[in-house]
Amino acid sequence: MEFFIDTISKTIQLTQADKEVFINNCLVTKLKKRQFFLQEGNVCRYAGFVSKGCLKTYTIDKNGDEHVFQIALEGWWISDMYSHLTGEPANFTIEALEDCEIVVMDIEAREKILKEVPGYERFHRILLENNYMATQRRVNSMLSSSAEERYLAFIKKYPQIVQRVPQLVIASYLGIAPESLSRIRKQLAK
Amino acid sequence: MEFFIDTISKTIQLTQADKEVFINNCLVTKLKKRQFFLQEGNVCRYAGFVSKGCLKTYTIDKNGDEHVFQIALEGWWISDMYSHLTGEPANFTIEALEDCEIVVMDIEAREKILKEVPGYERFHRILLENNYMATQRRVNSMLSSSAEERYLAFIKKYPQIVQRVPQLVIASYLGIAPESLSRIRKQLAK
DNA sequence: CGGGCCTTTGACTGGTTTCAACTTCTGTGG
DNA sequence: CCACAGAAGTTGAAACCAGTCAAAGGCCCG
Repeated sequence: MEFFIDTISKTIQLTQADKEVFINNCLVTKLKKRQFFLQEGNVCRYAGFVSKGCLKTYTIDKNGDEHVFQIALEGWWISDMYSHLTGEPANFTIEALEDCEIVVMDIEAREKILKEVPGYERFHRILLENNYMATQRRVNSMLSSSAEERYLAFIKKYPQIVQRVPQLVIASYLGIAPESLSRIRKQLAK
Repeated sequence: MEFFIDTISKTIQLTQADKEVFINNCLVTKLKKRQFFLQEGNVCRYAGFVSKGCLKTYTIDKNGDEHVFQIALEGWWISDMYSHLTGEPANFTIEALEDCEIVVMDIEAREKILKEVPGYERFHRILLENNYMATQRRVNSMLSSSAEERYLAFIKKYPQIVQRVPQLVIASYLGIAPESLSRIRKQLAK
């Protein structure tokens, strides 16, 4: 919880009273490896802040194959935004890759926080902007770079992830078959 | 300008006074086909609302090839968000595909509007959320669908664009070589 | 030690790209 | 109104990048 509040106060100023608003409205939940934060088809009632551990957000296509949309380490936020905003069933599944601690916030909690912590609206907007721009960059790299180039850019941008997460998850995130990623790495080793 | 204000008032309520705030702070510019709204390397000082015409937003890679990030018809917004927010040079180029009319808003204008029109912050957030979710879906379709499936989804979602925009622009948007798209269409015609 | 999951490797396949030539379409100026 | 240039679309052949399938080996954890 301290890490959660510290992270927010890196972007906006928080008084002691503000901090208590968070503490009174957010819960900490724990997930074991392979447990789900959200499953496709359920409504995403919570937005979560990863305070410990690591998760993947993915969809499952008609062939039953997984496609990783996000890999979230400490400090990242997780949710199915569409489902969370509309109340419709989620398309994403969010699953723990390690044992995790997640700070969760339901919709009422967020409304309360928005009302009681003046700067939070701004925090929220900045977070959204940053996520959007990162996703723009990702589309761009998928349009303009080869599998190898995307992998190189990935390990440069997220070296911590490479250490912790199975290759097949990274391969899926990059839109590459795991066997292909293995070959790319072999090639690069030279 | 009416179309601009009408569009905004579909999402948030606007009083007559609100409308005048927009009129007093936004300008209308015209672009002829092939002219630029923004060029890579310049700072994106304006956000634009397309009130007439059609534009493409793209990057140019190290081989000089174009990669279309967005195709914007009437009612869409255009800008290089990163450049606009940070003041850094833009990565995107935005070019008119037809003669256009664009309602432009610089940063001071937006600040003023945010201050004077209470609901605008909300409008802005909703716009951002929708764009972000659309981009999420696009990443997903690139991860999970073949070229043909992506094209089919595209014509279903944006039939108006298919009518108006050269195939090679659509091909680039989908991450397909123009020759391949031509063959896919031939195949589908049967 | 056994089992599950992950990674690697090989052989084969296939969807897309690339390159080049040709056709069609469109807009402009003589 | 026709001619022409430039842009866009089509088609074929060859090359290739990456995916698929299958099998084997490595590694961690219970």
